[in-house]
Amino acid sequence: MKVETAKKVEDAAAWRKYSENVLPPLLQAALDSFVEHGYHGTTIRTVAARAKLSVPGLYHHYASKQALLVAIVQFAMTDLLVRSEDAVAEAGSSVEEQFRLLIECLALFHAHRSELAFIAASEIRSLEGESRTAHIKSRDKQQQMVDDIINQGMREGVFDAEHPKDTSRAIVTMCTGIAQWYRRDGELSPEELAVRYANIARMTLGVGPGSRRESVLTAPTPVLTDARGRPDRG
Amino acid sequence: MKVETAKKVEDAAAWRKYSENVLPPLLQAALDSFVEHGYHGTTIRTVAARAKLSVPGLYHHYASKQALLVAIVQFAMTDLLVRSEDAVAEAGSSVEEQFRLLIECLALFHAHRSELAFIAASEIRSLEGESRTAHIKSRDKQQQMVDDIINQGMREGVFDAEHPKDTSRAIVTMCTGIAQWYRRDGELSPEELAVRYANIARMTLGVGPGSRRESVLTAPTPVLTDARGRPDRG
DNA sequence: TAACTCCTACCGAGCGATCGCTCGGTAGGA
DNA sequence: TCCTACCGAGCGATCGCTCGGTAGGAGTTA
Repeated sequence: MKVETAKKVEDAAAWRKYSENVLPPLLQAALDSFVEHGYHGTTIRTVAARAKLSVPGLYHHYASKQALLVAIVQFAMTDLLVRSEDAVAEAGSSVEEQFRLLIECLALFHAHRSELAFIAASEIRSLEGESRTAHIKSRDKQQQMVDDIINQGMREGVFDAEHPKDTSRAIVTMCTGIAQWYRRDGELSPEELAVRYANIARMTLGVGPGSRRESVLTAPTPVLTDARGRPDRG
Repeated sequence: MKVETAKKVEDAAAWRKYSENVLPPLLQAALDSFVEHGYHGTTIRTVAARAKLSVPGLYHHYASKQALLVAIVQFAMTDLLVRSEDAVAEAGSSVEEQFRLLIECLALFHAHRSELAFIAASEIRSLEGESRTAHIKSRDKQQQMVDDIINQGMREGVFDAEHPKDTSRAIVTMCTGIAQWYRRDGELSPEELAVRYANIARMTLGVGPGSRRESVLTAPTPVLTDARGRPDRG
């Protein structure tokens, strides 16, 4: 019972924790190359060299260049969806809180995992066959989560928007857009940015930054963790 | 004098007018290919075939594949900047109106010229040398225009934002993001979308959709024009 | 314990296809 | 005689990918 409670508390905050080097070295090399030159602009030789492997050495691990992209994109979409569901679950039954945490989660992901999110968004057209279909489905599901919460908030009279569907898209777009410009060496930490974006998003729904502005995220909670998931600062 | 006034009135609304087929056929073929497969995913043979030209025929008009991209991107950034300046100029001295028209202009451009805007944003990394530098400079200038108006509005007490800089970036991102998802066959016309986005943007600055919601854009002003710049409907 | 058989984890060399681009033309109007 | 507007053929480079290996560790047998 005691253990279960502890576990539950830990799990509840799992969506906020981002460890570094989550990708195997070879996928990380591919990701870095894709970010720099795009999928078609990247050669298999570049990726292999970056991973300190020969070309056949690379093909021992992945069947094709396409397989590298698929693995990266699938990792990204699964990670985001799991985190999003955790965030909404943590919020309980309050739509306002569900919305706030979901937007924080979205912003947090696109700042912490900006390279991953950038490729997942920009290289959809380079995905072949059903990988592309599956990816688009995930994107739509992500958008739908925000739509649903906003619609629920509208019904409850908590939110006020002239065009909820457009507002929802605008909010999701501004969050996913973070991946395009966010730099780790910039002024804002992902956590600070996420709180600000959640507040901006709330404004579009007629809810001021108002109550509970001091989110748990701004408290001294350790957020960055090492490869084993343990805090490495804070 | 009379002529000059008429010209001035016409010019003042020029930023709202979008004619089709603004690009020479060859550049349009290149743009369509870049949108479908990306710059590196596009072969010069594909572009040539699309333009009903042989490969040497293509090279008669443009020196290289890179030159095609540069021409497209330069056209896009010049068009947007000129329109933005016209929009702000039309607004007169009211920051609130300057902001509203600038956001409408931004949204309008990214909906009407979504392919152009999409490539200009996503293929920056494929630009070589000073073309890339020049393009980034233009992007920054565009962002700066919004920053400046928001800052002015803050000083005048018209706008209220906790973090004006972040709000500004969020607004610009959500507008440029239109190019990623907008479809001409969707539910909203570019003009309807632009009005909605301007209102959403105003909300983030603590200004309700409020006054003057019926913008000139929703009035029966003809907006689409033919290749010669004349209205073709309305 | 030495020899043998697997297995994983690679690599040097290179294949066929395709890439961006060019050479040396032609056709037709001024 | 130019010039513009093209094109068939093809060059050298590079692409994604593969062939036929080797190195070394684990497990099995004599």
